Amino acid sequence: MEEKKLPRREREKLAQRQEMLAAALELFSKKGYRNVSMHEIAEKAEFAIGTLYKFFTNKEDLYKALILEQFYKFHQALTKAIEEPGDEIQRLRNYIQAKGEVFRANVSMIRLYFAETHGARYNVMAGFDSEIRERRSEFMQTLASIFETGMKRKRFRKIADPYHLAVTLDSITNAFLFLWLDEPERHPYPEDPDTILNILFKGLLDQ
Amino acid sequence: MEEKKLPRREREKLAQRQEMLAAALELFSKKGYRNVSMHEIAEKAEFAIGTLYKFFTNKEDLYKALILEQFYKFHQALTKAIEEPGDEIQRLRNYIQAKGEVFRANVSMIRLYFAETHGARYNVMAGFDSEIRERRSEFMQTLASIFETGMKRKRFRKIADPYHLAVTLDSITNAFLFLWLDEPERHPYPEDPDTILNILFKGLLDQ
Amino acid sequence: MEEKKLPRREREKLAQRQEMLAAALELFSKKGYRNVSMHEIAEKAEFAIGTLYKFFTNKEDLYKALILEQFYKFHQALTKAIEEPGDEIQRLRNYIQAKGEVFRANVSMIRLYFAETHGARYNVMAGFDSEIRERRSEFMQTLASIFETGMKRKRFRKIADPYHLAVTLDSITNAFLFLWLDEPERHPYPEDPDTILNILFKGLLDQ
Amino acid sequence: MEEKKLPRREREKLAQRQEMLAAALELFSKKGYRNVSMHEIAEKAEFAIGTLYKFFTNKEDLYKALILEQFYKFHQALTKAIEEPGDEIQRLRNYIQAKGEVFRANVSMIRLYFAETHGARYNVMAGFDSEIRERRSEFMQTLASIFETGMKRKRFRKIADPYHLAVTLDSITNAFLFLWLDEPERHPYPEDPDTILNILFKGLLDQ
DNA sequence: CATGAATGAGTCTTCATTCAT
DNA sequence: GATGAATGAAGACTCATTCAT
Repeated sequence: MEEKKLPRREREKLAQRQEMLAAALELFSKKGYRNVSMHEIAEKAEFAIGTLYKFFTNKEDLYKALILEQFYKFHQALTKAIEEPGDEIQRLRNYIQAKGEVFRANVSMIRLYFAETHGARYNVMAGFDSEIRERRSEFMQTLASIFETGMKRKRFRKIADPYHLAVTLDSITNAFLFLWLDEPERHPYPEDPDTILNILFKGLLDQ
Repeated sequence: MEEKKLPRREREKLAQRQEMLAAALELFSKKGYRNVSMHEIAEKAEFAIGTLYKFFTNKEDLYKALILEQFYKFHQALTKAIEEPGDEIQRLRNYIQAKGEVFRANVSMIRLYFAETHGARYNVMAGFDSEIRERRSEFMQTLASIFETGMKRKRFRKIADPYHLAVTLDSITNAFLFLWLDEPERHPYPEDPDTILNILFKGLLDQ
Repeated sequence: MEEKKLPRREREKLAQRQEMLAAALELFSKKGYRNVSMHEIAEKAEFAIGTLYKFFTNKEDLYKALILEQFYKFHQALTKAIEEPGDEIQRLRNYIQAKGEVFRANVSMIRLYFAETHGARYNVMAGFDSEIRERRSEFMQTLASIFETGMKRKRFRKIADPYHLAVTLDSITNAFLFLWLDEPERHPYPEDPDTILNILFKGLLDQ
Repeated sequence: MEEKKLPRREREKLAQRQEMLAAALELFSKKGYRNVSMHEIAEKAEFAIGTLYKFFTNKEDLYKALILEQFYKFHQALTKAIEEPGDEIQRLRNYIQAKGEVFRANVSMIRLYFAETHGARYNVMAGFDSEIRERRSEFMQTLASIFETGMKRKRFRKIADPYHLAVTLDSITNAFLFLWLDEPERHPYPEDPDTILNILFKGLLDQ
């Protein structure tokens, strides 16, 4: 709705920017930062190279803008899912489902996301690296707090450190996403979040 | 003992190769595939660039050799740990411990390992990518079989698909490794494997 | 007075043109032809780039217009000084003084002037180069004629070719200007023109 | 003689470097720093662009090396000429003659020399600019000292500040060089140094 | 008529790879 | 057999110029 109020020129600019970022996202995610040339991006976005540089001062800047934007969108969605009303269990279900939805809708983002959060972060400037780390850390804290509250309310047994549980849940969902990415047919991301949650909830051993 | 049988010439060659790979490993893991030049590797290994090319036909080939070798070593060690005599629980403990040991001894390998298994696999030729995937898949199967056998023997409750459990355990240990890598002081990789295993064993909810 | 007769529209145009040239002069003289961009000039002059191109067909054209205009102004002033009534000596004094005044009032012009008359004339199109050369040559002839007349009238001794003397006087004043430009405090351009003239007048050796 | 002792490899390297510098000199002097591309230089010198970069880390470095080397050679020759045994007059003659010889043998250097000493010094890094200025200033001092000594020994009349006289002589010789450069036929650089010196020696006015 | 967004040729520079010694 | 000098394709980025609005 706010967009409607923007002057036409501005709207066009924004649309162009989005096209550039979309082209960049697809290429970066498919081939990696260093294997994509600015010309390639410009061509895919159907702009002249100079135009690309009007929007982003350099390749790094473009990459950072892309990653930061995607991360923001992504964490936004997940945080919202977590903070939905409901008890702890429901929130975890929301998280798992939201994660599936977000990534299914942004498949090409997955590889980039993991490249930046788990992989080799030597591509790009130091400053933004720490920004990502921090944002991720914040989010993990939020996730941990669910486990913590759950334990306080005696809904969860104290089987492990809440932060560890958060990291665990995050990594399990990631693993499922990866399975799906590699072999979508054989390993669909579970429709039912409990497929994942049960692993944490039930316990392999009899108590 | 096998080495003793090799003619001196051969032994020397092998040693040279190892030095090259060691230099490459350190550089690749620190700076990423594209940010390391062949000259850099040659210099670090104290060989002429031409000599490097005598051993590896091109950069890609060198990288593939490095990764494959490391993966082999790595999976070798983990498979051995898993197949140690003992019940299923003990085997899982072995796995967790071995994984910690292997990576602690090859810190620089971690980033590369994850870059290749979880992250951006766009660096290098397609062929070898699938080779890695396959080897990893095989290993995951082995891990899954432990859970499966455990279930059959009624040692484990059937809370989830064994393959999913394998993937889960793998991803949790990876997550712990990452925590340790980022902040070794704050997040040491657990001495006691049960710190990790309990998450799978105990279950958050009362049964 | 002539300006008053021009229609308003024309007067405005001329004023705009002057602003553009002024901006260009400052930038070119500070950074050199190739290190100044048309955008820079447009911005400094507070016009759109397109408008700049309405006035000057291209960068070269702008540069030529600027140089030619400045040279015209400059030679105009010097010629006037030379042709002032008075004997030969007085005229030379006028020349030296006028040169100091003109350049003091157009400091940023000096570098450009010398770049074009003595330095590297590779910046711009051939045609205009010769135009400058010719104008300069003409002026030198005028200067030479003073020495020549002076000799005919027995006011000057015939110590050298009049044209050489003209070139000499020109180059000495230039040298003083350069000294001043580099270290204004230590090497002021002489108030008294005889500081310079005496070098020509007196002779190092006893006769 | 020393060169004969250099290992062949070294000699070749030096020769290559000289070829590169020669190509660069010719191009820079004809077209100016910014109007010459590294590819152009490489091509003229008949080397691959990469080879050029093995010898000079970047364009600026190449330019600086070129200028500094030429200046060194140039000032070397002039200083030697000045310090030759003989009285002050003879030394000035030597200077004028040497200057003519040096520049006649390095015609393409003249434009560059003046571009850097008198013209627009915005091309290249600050540091080396001051180095040139200093070297020039030193030389001017040496030249001035001849006039000073001459005055002390009563050989020269004290018609002006010695430093001013040095600057004057320098600028007159430059002017003659320029005349020659523009129209070699019409304005040859004087064979007889007294053509120039007389201007300083004799004095236009009767004493 | 002014504007400034868009263009793309051209520049510097890097680095994988080859091959003569 | 080892060496490392030489190569040149490819990539990031700039800026003069055009033209639709």
